[in-house]
Order: sequence, then C-alpha cells, then structure tokens
Amino acid sequence: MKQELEKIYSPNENEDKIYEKWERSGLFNPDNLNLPKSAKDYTIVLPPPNITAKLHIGHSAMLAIEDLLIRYHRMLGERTLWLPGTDHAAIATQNVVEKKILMTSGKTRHDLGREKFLEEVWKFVNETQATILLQTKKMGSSLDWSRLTFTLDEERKRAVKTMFLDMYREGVIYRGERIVNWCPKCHSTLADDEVEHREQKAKLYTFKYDQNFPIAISTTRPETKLGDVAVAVNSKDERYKKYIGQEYEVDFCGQKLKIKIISDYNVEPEFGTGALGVTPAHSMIDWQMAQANDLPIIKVVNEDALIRNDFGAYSGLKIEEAREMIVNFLIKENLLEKEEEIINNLSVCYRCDTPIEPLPSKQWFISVDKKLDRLGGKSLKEKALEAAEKKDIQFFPERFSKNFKDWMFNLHDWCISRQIWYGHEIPVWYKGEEIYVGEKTPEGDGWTHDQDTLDTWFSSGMWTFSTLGWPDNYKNNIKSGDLSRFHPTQVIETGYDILTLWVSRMIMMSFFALQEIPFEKVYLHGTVLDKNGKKMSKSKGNGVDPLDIIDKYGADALRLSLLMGSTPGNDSRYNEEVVEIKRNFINKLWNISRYILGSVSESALKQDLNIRPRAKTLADRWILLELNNLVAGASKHLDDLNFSFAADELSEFTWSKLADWYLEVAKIEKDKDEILVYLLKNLLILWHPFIPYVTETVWQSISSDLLMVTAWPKNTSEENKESGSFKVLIEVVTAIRNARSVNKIEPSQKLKAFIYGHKYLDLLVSQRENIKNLKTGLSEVTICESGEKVEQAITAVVGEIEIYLVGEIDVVKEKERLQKETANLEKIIGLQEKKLQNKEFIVRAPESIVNIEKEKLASYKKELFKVENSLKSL
RNA sequence: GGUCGUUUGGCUCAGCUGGUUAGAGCGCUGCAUUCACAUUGCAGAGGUCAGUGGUUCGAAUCCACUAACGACCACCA
Repeated sequence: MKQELEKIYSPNENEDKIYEKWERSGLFNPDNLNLPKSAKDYTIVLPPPNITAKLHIGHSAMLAIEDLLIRYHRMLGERTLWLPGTDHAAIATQNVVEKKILMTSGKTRHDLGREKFLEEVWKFVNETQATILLQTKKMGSSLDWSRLTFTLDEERKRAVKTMFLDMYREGVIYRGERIVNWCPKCHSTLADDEVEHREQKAKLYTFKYDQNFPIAISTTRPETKLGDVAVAVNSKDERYKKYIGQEYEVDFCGQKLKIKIISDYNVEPEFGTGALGVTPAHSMIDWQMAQANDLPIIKVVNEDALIRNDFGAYSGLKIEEAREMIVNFLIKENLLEKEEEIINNLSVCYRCDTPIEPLPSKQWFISVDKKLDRLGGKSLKEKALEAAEKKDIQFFPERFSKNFKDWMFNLHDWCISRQIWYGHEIPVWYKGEEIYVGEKTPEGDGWTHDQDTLDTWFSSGMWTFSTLGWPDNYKNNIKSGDLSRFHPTQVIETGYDILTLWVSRMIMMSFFALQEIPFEKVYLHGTVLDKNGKKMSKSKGNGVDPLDIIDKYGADALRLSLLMGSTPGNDSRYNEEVVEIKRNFINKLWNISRYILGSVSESALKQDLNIRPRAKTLADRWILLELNNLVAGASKHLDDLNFSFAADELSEFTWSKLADWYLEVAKIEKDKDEILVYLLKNLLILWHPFIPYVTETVWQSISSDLLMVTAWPKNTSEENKESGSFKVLIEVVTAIRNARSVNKIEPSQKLKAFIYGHKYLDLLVSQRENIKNLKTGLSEVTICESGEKVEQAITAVVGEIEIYLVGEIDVVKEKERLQKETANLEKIIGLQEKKLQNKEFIVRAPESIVNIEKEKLASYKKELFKVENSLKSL
C-alpha cells in the first residue's frame, strides 16, 4: 500500500488522472452521494460563460471560488449540486461570427441570409463550447456534467417560450414604442452597451423658433427641431419661471409647431440659454420628458437617417443637408442669436462608427411596475427591492446591497427585443394589425413571425430554474424533481460588473415564475486585472490562457493564487510570480506528506480518523490544540465566505506551525506516528477544497476512498489552559536564535542558556532537551530558580544568553485594586524593557510573556476608564 | 454630472465591530545546508497607514473636507 512519492510534486502527471477518477466515481452528481434524506441541499449554478471565446483568468477565479464552496459543502455531508452550462450570448456571439465571416469572405450576414448565417454561428458555438468545457475541467471543477445545459438548447427554448407566454398573459410583457439606439447603416438597434461615445467638435446654435417666441434655445441638431413639442426649463430658473405651463403656436421653417413650456430638473440653467427644445422622437431625455408631461411625439428622421416625408421642402433630405438649410433659414429670418463651437459626445455604432440616430420603434417590454396577483399585489421591482431590504438575499460584500437597491429603484421597463438573428425567437406572429402570441404559428394564411430575438439576459435571467427542469417540474404551483430539491439555490457567485445586468434579472424572473428568491447569497468577485492594473482584453493582448498556466504550475497553484490575497468586490492583479509562490507552497505540503508517510509505521496509517490520538508531550498537546483552532477558524471563515482568511490560517498552520516546529520536535521526540498521521489526514481534508488535486493525490497513496467525499472534521473548539505554553517554548528558542544572530556568535562557540521564572519553569525544565536541539546550537541549558543566580552567571561568563520569564500577577477585579495593578504592570514592563536595552547579551524576554502582561494592562486600563466614567456620571 | 471604490514599507496586498509594538508574501541584507523540501531553513533591515481638520483617554480604523487614481451608470441638449 505504501508508495514512494517523488521528491518534487508534478501536477501534470497527476491532475488528469485524478480528475478522471473523480468523474468516474459519479460523485459530482448529488444523486450518487449516499446521503440520508435529512441531508441539506446545497446548490450553486455556474454563471454560464459566453461561448464567444475561450475562458480567461477571470473565469478561473470564478471556478476556483465556486469549486471551493462546492467541495467544502460536499465534505460537510450536504447534497451538493454545482450545475454547469454555457450562454449563447446573443449579440456578442453574432458579432464575433459576423466579423469572422467578413474577414474571411468579405460577406455580411445579409449577404448570407438568415439560415446560412445561423448555420455558421452554430458551427462556431460548437467549437468554442468544447474548448470551454475542457478548460473548466482542467481547473478541477467538480461540476455535475450529467446536468450540462446551454441557454439556447431545446429545453431552455421551451422554458423561455413558456415564460414569455406567461408574462404576456399576466400583462407583464407588452409591446410598446420607445426610443432605441438605431444604427442607420447596420439597420439595427443597438444595446446601450454597444454604443460608443466619441468626443467631437460641434456647433451649438442658439435661436428662437420665431419672432413671437419668448425664449431662445440651443441645439447642435437644428434639423430635429422640426419635431419639437415643448421647451423645458429648470423650475428654479428665475428667468423662465413665469412661462412654465404656457403654450405657444409657432411657425418654424414653415412648420406649424405647438410648443408648451415645461419644467424639468434635468435642464441645467447654465448650459446654453438654460432652455431646451424638447424633441421626443430623437433624444432619450426628451422622450422621458414627453412621457412625463404627456406630450405628443413627432418623428422627423427615418430609419435611413433621412428627413421623413411630411416636412415639405425638407422631405427626403439627408440630415446634414437639412441642417444647413435650416441654419440658413434662421440666418435669413434673423432668428439665429449665436453660433459657437463646443466639444460634445457623439454616440456612434461600435461596429461601423456611424452616428446613432435615436428613433422611436416598436419593441417588447417587461413591466417592472405592474402589480401582480401572484406576488400579493406587488410588482417585480417591489419584490426584488423587498428581498434585498429584508435580507432574504444577502450581498457579499454588503456595500453592493445599496448599489443594487439604488439601481433597482430607478429601473425602467426592460426592453427585451433585439433586432438580431442569433437568439431566442419571440413567440409572436403578425398579420396586418393583428397580433398573435402563442406556441406555434397560428392557423390560416398571411401570418409572419416576429423577426426579432430576445435579449440574452432574458434566458440567463431564468438560469436558476430553467436548468432545474422548469416548467415541467412546476405544475399547479408545486415544485417537483430537481426544482423542489435545489431551488432556491444557496449562492450565486459572479462579477460585480453584472450585478445589475444579470443578478437583478434573475431575482425578478424567479419571483415571477416561482414567487421565490433564486438564491440566498450573492457573492461578487472583482475583476482580475493584469500585472499593471489594466483590464485584460484580446485587443490589448495582455490576456492569459489558464491552460498555459496550468500546464506550467498546475491547477492547484493557479487556484490558490486566485483564492488568496483577494477580497470580495475588489479588483485584483494577476501576476505569474504569485502562482509560482503557490506552486512552491504546494510542493511544501507535498514534502510534509512525503516526510510523514515515509517515517510512520504501516499500522499508524490505517488508524481511524475519528479517534483523536493521545497527546504525550507538551508539543503534542500544542499542535493538537492548534489543529482544533484551525478547524474552527477555517470552517467559520468558509461559512462567512472569507476564503482568503481561511487559506491564510491553513498556510500559517501548515508551514509555520507544523513544518517549522512540530516536525522538528518530532525528529527529537520519537513515537509520534499516530499524531503525525492524524495531523496529515486532517490537513489534507482541510486543504482539499482549495487545492483538490495534490491533496487527493496524497490521499490516494494511503487510502482507497476518495478524499473528495471524506467528511470535514468536526468543529470541536475546546478551551485549553495550556494553549500558551508551547508558544513560550517557541519564543524561547527564537530568542536564543535571535541572540546568536544579533550578537554575531559563531556557530562553533559553545553556549549556555540560563532560564528562570515562575509559571513556565516546569515547562522549560521538561523541554530542556528540545531547547538544546531545536537548531539553537546550545550545549547546555541551565534552569535557575531565582534571578540572583542569573546575575552571577551573567557577570561571570560573556557570550552566554539569559532568557528570563516573569511570573504572572493574579487578576483581582476589585475596583480599588485596578489602579494599583496598572501601575504595577507598567513598572514591570518598563523594567523589562530597560533591562533589554541595557544588557546587550540579555537579548529578549519571550514576547508572549510580555504580551500577556500588556494585554492585561490594556484590559485594566479599559476597566479603569469604565469605572472612572461611571463615577463621573454619578 | 450621479454613485461607488482605492490610496498602508521597493512591489503585491491583509487589517472584521477604534485599543497601546500596523501584519503577510515577494524583493533586499546576513547566515546555514550531505536533513521531507534550494520549489529549503534561520535571522535582519525597511512603514509619520495620501493630506488637513474633528470626535475620543486612545484613530490606519469613525466623521468632514481636499488631492490623485479607478470602476459603473447617466449624458451634454
């Protein structure tokens, strides 16, 4: 059974083998975990990566965090499901494929036609998906592959269609007109995040509509002013206050316009004339003003960026031509007051650089404000806000809760239709003015299918339940199957940048479909930036392929480097050096294992993990207590989602306590086989969620079971009075080493240490041999009972080291004594420090002793303040 | 413009509800090494916690303001 382990751990030889073993065990699937019925369920749905490109290092961070949680909870004995999937990423994917086709053949999607184009998209999707799945597995992700889904597979299509129909029937989905970002060249709407803003010089014209109009307005786009219906001013603006509410009929460039004066807080009195001509059809903000003030909408520009037909001489003109004509008209009529150059932001299409025309257009919307019977008369927005308010959904870090609520509160209806080909079809047919919403093409001739597709967030918003068998698993408001077991899920873990885009949508969709929250906790990670703090991107070429790193250092090292030293919600920098350091740590753990496995007996390896070995020496008691504390600490940090803290404590234990001290002691004090094995096994368990491969590899050399499903140690945080005593030994030894180093004592020089004190005297007598042997270079250790002997010894021999311990003073909490005690302690500390300064060869008192006293001093002082204050208030 | 974040030794970052001596890791310096591990061990140097003011017995931590950088949202009529 016992195997020889290599001197240096090599991930490449082990990781794939181990992953295969896990996968073959079938235990990624919670149905195969042999658990009692009472076992808790624990679910995380993987945020489906876009299939637009292979995974980057940010995805690796996400996988590392989620796999950590999943493995931890699986070891806790919970029915743990981590559900994989990928996202079709409608617009993003279509764009990538479009660009690819354009590059290779020079053809646009319109040249290819809808069907041919979609074929190309699917080809692309299948390729990238394979890469993504490979990358995900390489990270060691314990995802249940039997439940793999795609946001655009057949089942999800059905779910989306059902959702659309349900929402339509309830009046949540409606068709309406709204301003969209229209690209006249691409002939499509653009999502807000696809619009780029570019600084440009523009001319700002200040003029009046006609001579009788009292207020001058400023604009950079005179041609759209043919569609003005109002002038907006700030209600606080003294100049215009008196006009608010009045209506005027004006003759502007031969067009009769009805202009109402309205007030709006968006108008800045300092800009231009402080008055804004409201053109609802061609400006976002004006549209909102028109909605708020119930104003009519006059369309001026059409889908080809030409002036529409009902504008006399201007009809059919390009916007530049119309602008020139209007400016000339204003000059001729002496209406133009000013013409100045300003710098403003122009919105352009991110693909073809064409200026965006904001245009009103018929779109499908989800109402966030409609009150719903199924939600007890509340709206989706209200329910989502309530969930955050009541902390049914908790945010990590907490500050994002405010962020979420602010954004949610200001949310407008969500436009869900997109003029692209790749995506979920909208289950709507049109015949003239008739609209049919349903599952299939209606009977009869002349029906045409809606050409648009759904916003990608519509399907990903349903992710927590569409992946668990909704709608089949939900009949008459009763959940069944996976849905009843795994929904709501426990944690959603994603980047803070899609808190609003995705997380908020999931919450609303889940409330609508199931009247419950989709998850209990939202953990938001930061962005992984490059070494210089820049965002990684393909165009900059500073991206990193996780596969390269895994190949070089192993998945464990990559995972650990991403899990440690980062704080939730804050960006972190990726630096290959860090991975290297973690690789070294993993090798350290490997060698600890190697040493222990090589030095203990065969029978010790087989001992039952549930039986805690008996401590025989002080060091044993210390390390076992430290392990206890570690289990308690690590568990708590993991429960609180403080992964970095948990890993810090584990590292500290592994390297500084176990390897540096206990293993050294174990070389002197023999007969520790049971304890060593016990420590090692526990350590492997505790580390497993972080670095699954190396821990499982070691485990496999001593056990036929999988570490992956070995029980997490029980959290027995027992109090132990002796917790400090081994620490004193450590400090004594460290002080001696220090002394040697500071006083530049040659290693060959023989040294004696004199030690005296009360409380730890016995301890140090019993540890005399250890002190000598633990790399201190001492030939003799003398324990003195009083300070006198030390004094004599010091004056007699130069080059010897005195270590002294000071006894504890009893804590008596009577108020009268507090002051006296404080003074006393201050004196003692002062004395010690003075002594340390004066006598060069008396190097240092063990810090723990001084610290114990200082802590006490602090607590005395605190008490004292309390007492004094209570006296004051009397 | 709105909201939020960051600023701590040469570098990358911790530091929860204020507690006296601000922690890691890397780097640097000195020393060690036939030892489970040079992917190692031991020790050392290095910080007025961005600035100013305030609250407090006590502030890296709380409050206000300022500065630099960054993110997100809105958007310049």
